[in-house]
Amino acid sequence: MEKEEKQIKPVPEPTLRRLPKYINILTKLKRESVQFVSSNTISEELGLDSIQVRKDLSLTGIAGKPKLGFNLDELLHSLYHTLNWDNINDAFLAGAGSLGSALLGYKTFKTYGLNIIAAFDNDPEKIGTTLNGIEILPVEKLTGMIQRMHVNIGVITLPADEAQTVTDMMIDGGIKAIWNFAPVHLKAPKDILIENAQLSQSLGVLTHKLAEKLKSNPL
Amino acid sequence: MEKEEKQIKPVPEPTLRRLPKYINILTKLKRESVQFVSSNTISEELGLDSIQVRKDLSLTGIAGKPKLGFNLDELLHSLYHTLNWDNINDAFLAGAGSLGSALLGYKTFKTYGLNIIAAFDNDPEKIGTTLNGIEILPVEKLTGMIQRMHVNIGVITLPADEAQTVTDMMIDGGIKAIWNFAPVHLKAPKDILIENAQLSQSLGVLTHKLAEKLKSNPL
DNA sequence: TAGATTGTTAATCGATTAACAATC
DNA sequence: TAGATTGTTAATCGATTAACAATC
Repeated sequence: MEKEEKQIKPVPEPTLRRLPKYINILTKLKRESVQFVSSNTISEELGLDSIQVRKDLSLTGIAGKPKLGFNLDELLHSLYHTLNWDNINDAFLAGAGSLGSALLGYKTFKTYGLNIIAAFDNDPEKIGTTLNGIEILPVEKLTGMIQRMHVNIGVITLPADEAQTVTDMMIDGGIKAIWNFAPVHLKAPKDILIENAQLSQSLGVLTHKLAEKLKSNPL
Repeated sequence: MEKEEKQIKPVPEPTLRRLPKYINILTKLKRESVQFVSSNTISEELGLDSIQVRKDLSLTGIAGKPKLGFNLDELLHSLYHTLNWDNINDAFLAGAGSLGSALLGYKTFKTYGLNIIAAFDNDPEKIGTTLNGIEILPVEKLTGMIQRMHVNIGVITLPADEAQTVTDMMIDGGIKAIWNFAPVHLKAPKDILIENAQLSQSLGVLTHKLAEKLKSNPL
């Protein structure tokens, strides 16, 4: 076991979900021209444990300086790199409804490594129009274009009953990863990466906890 | 320790996040007039472990029948009840941008126990208009209306730099829970429930895993 | 040097998974 | 009855937290 070869530990998913929070707060501190930041400062801002912050940060491969903390620029770079947000991944979006359109309007996605280069829909009214400079194309072209353009990420903002069909089309085209907003479980081969972003999951946690809270403390 | 008093175990958060998935698949089965369903059927449909499904379901307080499985209607009811989706919680939304507008258009939220009854914005162009029958009011009215109408849930779909101010206004009015889509950590007293629904968290998991995947298996 | 902060190793906690008894 | 499925108790696994040594 040589010291030389940097031991790469997998980054646990809970940690991955916290990294964007670190980026948020560090970006704010950067605007205030802060140069070094301690795990304690971060943990206080985010209501986390400072040990956890240190553990999370160490998983991105950065080293801090005792007594000083972490160099802000280095740290941000390390976080961006771990999330692969220092690369830009091209993506296709399927379903130009209201949520889809909202996502097409998000210019900040490029900061998050995501570049939606075209959208697909089957509504003739929408096809041919553009949103935020992104053209809306007929769904029939989806498979072929993924193939030709080697697009890796598909974003699904379709109604439940259309999501699986379009998923299959994406997979046929050779998509590698799907970001799914449709309220269904998508079936796909194991080697296709599926990340669900259903609002219902988060909402369920909220409504359940609220009910518990009101039960123990009515009014 | 009497057998009588139903022992109420807290429902772990990972379980809560799976419950909506069960509802999805069970609702589909109900449309197909299925009456009983086994934990195995559910686990196969969702790519989960059947033991986990049984454990999750038992936490909602339902009992299945050996050899038969779970009564579909009872099970759905039990799931809805655990999430408190058999009640309707009134909510105010702040920030009628594209994401906010998309949420205002979601009629299905009522199935998820959420009823957005008014929206707030500070854009004079938007104030006074309605979206999906929901009126957009000036932000100044937010605190007072939460107070008067005893609204428990606030939905925040504002830009990062406005989110904390409006959060404070909601808390002043007596809000109990906040569903936060803004890419910031909201500061609030411990007794205020905050559930974050930031897209960046989910996207970060996707982009990180995709990078790992491409590293080990380029093209 | 003393003190603050990092970073690692160990302990704890909680969720998942396994084993198996209970029941229709 | 035999077989399938539930449901509980125990084992495992992984993430969080604690303890403490290392270092500037």
